Amino acid sequence: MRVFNTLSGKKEVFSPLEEGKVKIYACGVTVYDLCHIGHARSAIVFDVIRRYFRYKGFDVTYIRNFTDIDDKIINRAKKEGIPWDEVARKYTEEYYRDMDALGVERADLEPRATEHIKEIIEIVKGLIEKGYAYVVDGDVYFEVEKFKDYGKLSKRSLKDMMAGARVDVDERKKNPLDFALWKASKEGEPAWPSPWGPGRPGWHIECSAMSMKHLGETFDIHGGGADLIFPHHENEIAQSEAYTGKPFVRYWIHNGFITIDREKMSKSLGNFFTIRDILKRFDPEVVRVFLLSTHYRSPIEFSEEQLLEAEASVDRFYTTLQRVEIFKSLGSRKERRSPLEEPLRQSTESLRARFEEAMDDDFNTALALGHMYELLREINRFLDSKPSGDVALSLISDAIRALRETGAVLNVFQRSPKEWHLSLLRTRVPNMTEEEIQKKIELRASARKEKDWKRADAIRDELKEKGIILEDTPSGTIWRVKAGHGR
RNA sequence: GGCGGCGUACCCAAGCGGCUAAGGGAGAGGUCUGCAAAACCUUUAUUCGCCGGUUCGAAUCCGGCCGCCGCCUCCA
Repeated sequence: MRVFNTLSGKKEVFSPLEEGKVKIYACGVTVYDLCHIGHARSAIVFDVIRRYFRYKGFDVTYIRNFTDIDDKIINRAKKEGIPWDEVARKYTEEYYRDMDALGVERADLEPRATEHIKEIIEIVKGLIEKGYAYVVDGDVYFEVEKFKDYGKLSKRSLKDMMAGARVDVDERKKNPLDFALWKASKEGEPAWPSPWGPGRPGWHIECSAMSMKHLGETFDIHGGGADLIFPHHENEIAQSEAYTGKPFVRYWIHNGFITIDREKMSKSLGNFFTIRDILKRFDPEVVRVFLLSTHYRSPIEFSEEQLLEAEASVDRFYTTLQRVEIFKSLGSRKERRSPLEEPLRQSTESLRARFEEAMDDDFNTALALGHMYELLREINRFLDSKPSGDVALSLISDAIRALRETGAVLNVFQRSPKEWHLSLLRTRVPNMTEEEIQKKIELRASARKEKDWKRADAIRDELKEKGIILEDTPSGTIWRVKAGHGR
């Protein structure tokens, strides 16, 4: 496996610290508001990375934290007039609601900053003792100039950063880039006792404390959005390595941003879409496929158009699956061999290898999906050649199994066509039930029996108006919800 | 200003020195069908922002230019 390591700036062969095991820490979210699609991207990217390591047979420990104490949470609490911990609790719940819907698996451990105050204080104490940190009025700062390698992740020297520094000049700090390990609390703010007076942890220290506690002083992979490279991850390295004297993380993985009109989606620009809103209009699987259709390090332009394309892709899978189900329901019949057996057999057999080759190369999910669509076409071609019998049945079953297994790594293509179409029906055509559609289909069937094409077509057109497509197949008429651009 | 990235067909997108430049969407034509839909087939890049260079050979490596974006402050 090759993984792009932000630290070295290139793809490296991945070899874990401990044979057969991978320890991953991904930065989660600060729970002060609903998550937007950018948060979804990060969560899904690392969800897939974790699933892929597991697929490859690694024993994976995956940790994703919650920042549950921070200025933004305190501000939000003031705004909403509720206690700060209530804000954290509420948005943690909302986070789970969104991520569960998107098929993001829970991490093995989901630690919270406030549960690790003891460990944080321990590290801060150690850093002061070792001369890397200093106390000012109850605050504790990390002294960046004491750490020789400061800037090695973001590839900047202290001098470079000073030149373009836009940081607030705080006269109490020895260097404007010194960052807070511990912040003294103001009156009425949440506070924990510490050797430096009541206060709360700085933002960066929690990740060092939690990752090292649960994964050890050196672990394999640490990740998050590319905007965390500086200062967050740079600071984590500084404080962790200064404290332990050991390398902190072996591979740093960062995902790219989501853009709107080619600009980074962010809270401050106000150009963001919440996961909640998107899921009102698109199936979660569509969002996953949309996000995985581009390499994780590239920017993705978010648009309705793009989601519709992803929807068409997902629909293509389930439409084919539906064909397969119909084929199977016709039962085992007279053996009729197809000249396309061999191409299908080969595509099926090579899918796993091609999938792994793509994923082994820095988690190329876009290429992996491309291979899956190729097999999908092979299945359709085979079905078009009108085969029947046991050989055909087993070839098709093998092909579908291969798609299901590789799909499981991306956590897509795991439902039945019926579930997919019912899900679309609920969100797209809420005023129509499956029973009503079935009734129309029966009406049309009797019209067709009498060769009353006009009446039959009128019924079909009526449903089409509402976004429901009827298809006449060998085993009767089936319905689908119009997906993609045509919808 | 410093550092980093990107520019591949109508749109999205893979491609990391050499097989016909994946795949999806959209459009056009065809096969199938009562008609459709779906599916399949054909078609839309002799060419990868532009200009040079290295090489037997470059979308892929190097240099310059143009355009876009990100980080340097909280941010996934």
